[in-house]
Amino acid sequence: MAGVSVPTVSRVLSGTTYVSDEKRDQVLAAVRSLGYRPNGAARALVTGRSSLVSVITSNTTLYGYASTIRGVEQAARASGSTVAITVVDSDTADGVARAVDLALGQPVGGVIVLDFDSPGTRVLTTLPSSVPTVAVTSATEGRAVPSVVFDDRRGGAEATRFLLGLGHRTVHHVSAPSSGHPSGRLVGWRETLRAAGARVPRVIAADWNVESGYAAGLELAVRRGVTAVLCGSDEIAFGVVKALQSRGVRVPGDISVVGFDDHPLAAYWTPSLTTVAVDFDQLGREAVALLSGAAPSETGCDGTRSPHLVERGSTGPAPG
Amino acid sequence: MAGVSVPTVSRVLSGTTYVSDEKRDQVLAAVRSLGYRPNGAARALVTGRSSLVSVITSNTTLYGYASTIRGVEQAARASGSTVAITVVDSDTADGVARAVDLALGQPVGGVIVLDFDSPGTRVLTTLPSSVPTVAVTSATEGRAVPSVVFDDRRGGAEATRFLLGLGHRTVHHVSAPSSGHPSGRLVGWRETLRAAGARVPRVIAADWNVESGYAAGLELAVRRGVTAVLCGSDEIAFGVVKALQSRGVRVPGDISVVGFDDHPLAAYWTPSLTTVAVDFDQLGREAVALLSGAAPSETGCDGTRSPHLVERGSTGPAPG
DNA sequence: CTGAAAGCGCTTACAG
DNA sequence: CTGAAAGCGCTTACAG
Repeated sequence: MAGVSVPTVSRVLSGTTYVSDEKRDQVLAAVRSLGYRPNGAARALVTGRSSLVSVITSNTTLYGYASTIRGVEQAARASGSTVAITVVDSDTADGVARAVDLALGQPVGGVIVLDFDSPGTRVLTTLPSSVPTVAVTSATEGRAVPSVVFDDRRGGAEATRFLLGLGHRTVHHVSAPSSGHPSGRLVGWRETLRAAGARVPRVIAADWNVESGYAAGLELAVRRGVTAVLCGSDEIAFGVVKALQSRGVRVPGDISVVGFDDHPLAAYWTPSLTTVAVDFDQLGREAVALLSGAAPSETGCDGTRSPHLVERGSTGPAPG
Repeated sequence: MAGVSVPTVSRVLSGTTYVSDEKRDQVLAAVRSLGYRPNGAARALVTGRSSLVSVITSNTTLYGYASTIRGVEQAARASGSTVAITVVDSDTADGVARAVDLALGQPVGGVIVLDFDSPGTRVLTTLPSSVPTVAVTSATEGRAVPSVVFDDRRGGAEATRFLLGLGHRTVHHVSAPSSGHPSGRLVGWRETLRAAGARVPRVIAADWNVESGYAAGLELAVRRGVTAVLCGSDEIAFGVVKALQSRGVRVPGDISVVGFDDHPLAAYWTPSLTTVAVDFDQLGREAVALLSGAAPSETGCDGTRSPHLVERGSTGPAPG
């Protein structure tokens, strides 16, 4: 329709080579009137590259996961890439292999693994080294692939120090799932208690959701000597607070509660929730930058990656 | 490595034609030891089909959107498809065109548009008819593409009737964004008030987020004669409740509040939130089924798609 | 600046 | 049951 050869159309569209203004205009006119769109599969096949970035994650709706995915999407969009989502719903060898197969069944240019829990960790070991991979993780050691790291341990330590500073004799912990070994949140909490010579209470393990936080809260309500609780996520903290209140325990009058993540509803909870803020969007954006070859140090100063405490209404001085 | 021709490998892997057990085993062994994975781009190019389903949406983190996407992902995974996410961040012609370009830049087998707001609606009119498309929407009219429809109007009506039944003289409404015209939630509310001969108060328009619900709540706190409020989403309702409480208004003692969606935190709010539950996961799953050719009627009975009222603690009899 | 040729890695008739 | 051949729609040297 434009009266030119196929390669010329390719050159106009890619902008790699100069094409005479006349032919270029003809091509563009034809492209418009035909509604022509290059075939992505053919392009991926011949170039060997793909602008599809696949995110492998165990969950897409919880706050931390969803925010990170949003950050990935934003950065990918800005660079002309599309993002695919593959969910690993179990950490069995079979479930992990299925997820990897599904993700790599598409022509992907790179993979971002949300290594927030054990399925994520196992995906990392299963992925062939031939595909460019970046992990988003709080694990500071044993990383085989380029990673965007956020310092959960420091966040856990900061929150614990804050509570001890309020006069609490010790701090209890309701832990979120983690990637294999104890989470950084837990480690930072434990180290800080030990350094302060405080007793380290038994950890209550919870899932990511409110329900399991509520169950943990019921348990805490009957434990003796609980005056401060650090939770592994805000969703867990919401459940803990609600459960305590349902048992007549005042927050923060009787027990102070700190969350983790800075969920959008944290400031609107009753009482508003003191929490450790993590900039998940930023983590997602950095993961994309890393995948496109930026050196880790260029992608943002460490400051933005460090979780930091946001003090609100759910914490106060130790009672009595 | 297996000593067979390329087509034979193809046949073994696709399972379309019978291959002798001997050669099949050789091929499988070679596939395993080589870690061979078919090239998705080449496959898509030659077959003209693709197992990539693209979801176009204006948001990925708000509850309704995130849940629908999760439903899409689950159903896609079950059928061996992968899902890509493309975000439209504005409803300008340019923003919409960019999103469509991005989505169709990949070899997609089909597109699912979350037509929950005006960007979604505009995407539907921009998408070329050549690509298989399904919309998820609450709009019951003017649909040009196969759609999964949920009856927002009925949900709005049910909630309004419920509040009137509690003795409230009228019900105020804080609306969420909608796809172009008044949302079904709003229409159902208005129709029900009219049918009951109740006054129809001026609508307060809000965004999807808590902050804007909070602002609406502050406004409602100073309006006269407000005893019941229906909100366009739970996130909005959370903000409304919090704002009312911050002004010393008791919920539900002074004002009853109803949300929409049944957010996972609704039951844990203080007071727990009465809301209209929508099964978004199911909508997502049905969208995938529709895309793969199921007739709309086969994909699930209408019952599951109808929003229904969940009564909790934020509603009570009209005061006085 | 532009066209003819080759080739990316598969699948699908077509023979045998 | 299996191989040789053709072709999907592009991009990239290679000539001119």
